[in-house]
Amino acid sequence: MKKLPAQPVNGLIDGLEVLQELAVSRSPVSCKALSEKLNIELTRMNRILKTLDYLGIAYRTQDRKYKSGPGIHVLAIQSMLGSGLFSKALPVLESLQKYGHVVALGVLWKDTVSYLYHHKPDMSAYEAIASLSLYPATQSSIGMALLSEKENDEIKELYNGKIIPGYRTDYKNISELMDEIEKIRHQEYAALTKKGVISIAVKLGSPAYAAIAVSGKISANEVTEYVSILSEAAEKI
Amino acid sequence: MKKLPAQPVNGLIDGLEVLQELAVSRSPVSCKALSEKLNIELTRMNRILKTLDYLGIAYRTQDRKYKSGPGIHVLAIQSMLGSGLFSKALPVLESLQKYGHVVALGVLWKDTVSYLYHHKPDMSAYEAIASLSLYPATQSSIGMALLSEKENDEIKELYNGKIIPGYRTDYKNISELMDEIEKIRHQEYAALTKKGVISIAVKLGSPAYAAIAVSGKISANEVTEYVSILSEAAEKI
DNA sequence: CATATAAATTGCTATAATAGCAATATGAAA
DNA sequence: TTTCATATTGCTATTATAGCAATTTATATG
Repeated sequence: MKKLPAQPVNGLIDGLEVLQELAVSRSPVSCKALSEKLNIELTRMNRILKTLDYLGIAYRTQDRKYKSGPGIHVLAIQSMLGSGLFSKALPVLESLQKYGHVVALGVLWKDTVSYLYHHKPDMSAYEAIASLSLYPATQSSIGMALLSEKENDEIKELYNGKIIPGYRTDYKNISELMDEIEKIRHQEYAALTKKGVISIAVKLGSPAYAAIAVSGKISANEVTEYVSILSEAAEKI
Repeated sequence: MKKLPAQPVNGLIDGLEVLQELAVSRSPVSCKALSEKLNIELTRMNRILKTLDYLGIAYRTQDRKYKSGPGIHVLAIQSMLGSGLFSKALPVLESLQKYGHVVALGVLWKDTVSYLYHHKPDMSAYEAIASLSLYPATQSSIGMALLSEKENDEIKELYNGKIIPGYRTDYKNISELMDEIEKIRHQEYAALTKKGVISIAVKLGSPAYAAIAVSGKISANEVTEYVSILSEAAEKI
């Protein structure tokens, strides 16, 4: 369980929250709107935004609204280059396409999976990468594989009092989820079935920082085979 | 010229500097090493790192070193989804490949260009995207096109007392650069020639937030034609 | 062009956060 | 187990900042 330092850097916490809000906004947002949405007092919001603008991480438009700036793209690129995850994984993921199923790579973020790559059969390479998206973790084999790496307490806290997508909606939802997590830990891969489509995921790295998956009309007795294929692929990344 | 607010958020400024340093590091870095490299007092560095780790933006390894965490990828994806730049631009850039030259899209960051896309002929789609990189702005047509959008004072300050890649190395380097900038402003496109290769770039948006370029063995009398092609492409993004 | 209005931004100061030193805790190596 | 290096905390004097009110900025309207 991650803990804050004795003296957290509060400006950084709030600033990154604002930055994330800018990142998900489809159009520029005003200082006032952000202040209300994030429940941060107006003056403080103004200071955060102008600081981000000064750094080039945000961009202040002519009509005094803010959107994400070039700095965030640079940071994104630098992080991908630095981690080497993308460049190492792409050729390996490409080689998995020959099985004719969906191929994906993703990371876990809170209760969502963030797909860095999601390729459907007959999709162009650009589309696979440009189809960057977020998805509920509990409805994704990648999400479930990565959730299984967390401490039970962490998982319970993450979903406490919330609706868990794909799970029962009463008070027993968490124990239902934990049963599935235990199963995944035992198997060392995650498999999800939905409408005749099976999705299988294995983790990358130890401790895992991402996961890769194959999904499609896979028969039950092919699962073990694909687990093996994915595990080999994971070794190469 | 961007100005800081009356009360800058200093924790945010320092925290993002640390984050960028993590992003460019190829391997996990210790608190002490970062403290020395960025000249931030050790205690403060520890607090920034643990705050970033808590947020999931950084990741603390078993041996107490830090690297970028899943949150940064998510932020990257969200910013690209939010801006729509990548998904809108990819099909257009793909259509430019038929001319058989290098096709690129980039943003300006300080004195570098950050390529979001850089496709050489006969390169696979994955390689074009996975070849994310940074390059000196003054040696890139994209960089020069975007620099020309800045105020003269800003450009002069950016390069004051520095070696300007591709320009003379004496005190007249800035005036040489400014002459080129004036020319680009007048033409409304940037063209650079190096070893028989011409690179042409036009800006995206107004004010410009990115630029696209074509480069290769282009004859001087084809330049106008490619400027026109690029400008049309820019209109579609 | 002048006026009104809404939003952004600053100045001020009481309050809260934090810088950094020294002490303590943690983890790896011998 | 001990040693050593690094990470982290507790403490408090110092500095930053929260937020209110005043001021500035920008846009719309007449």
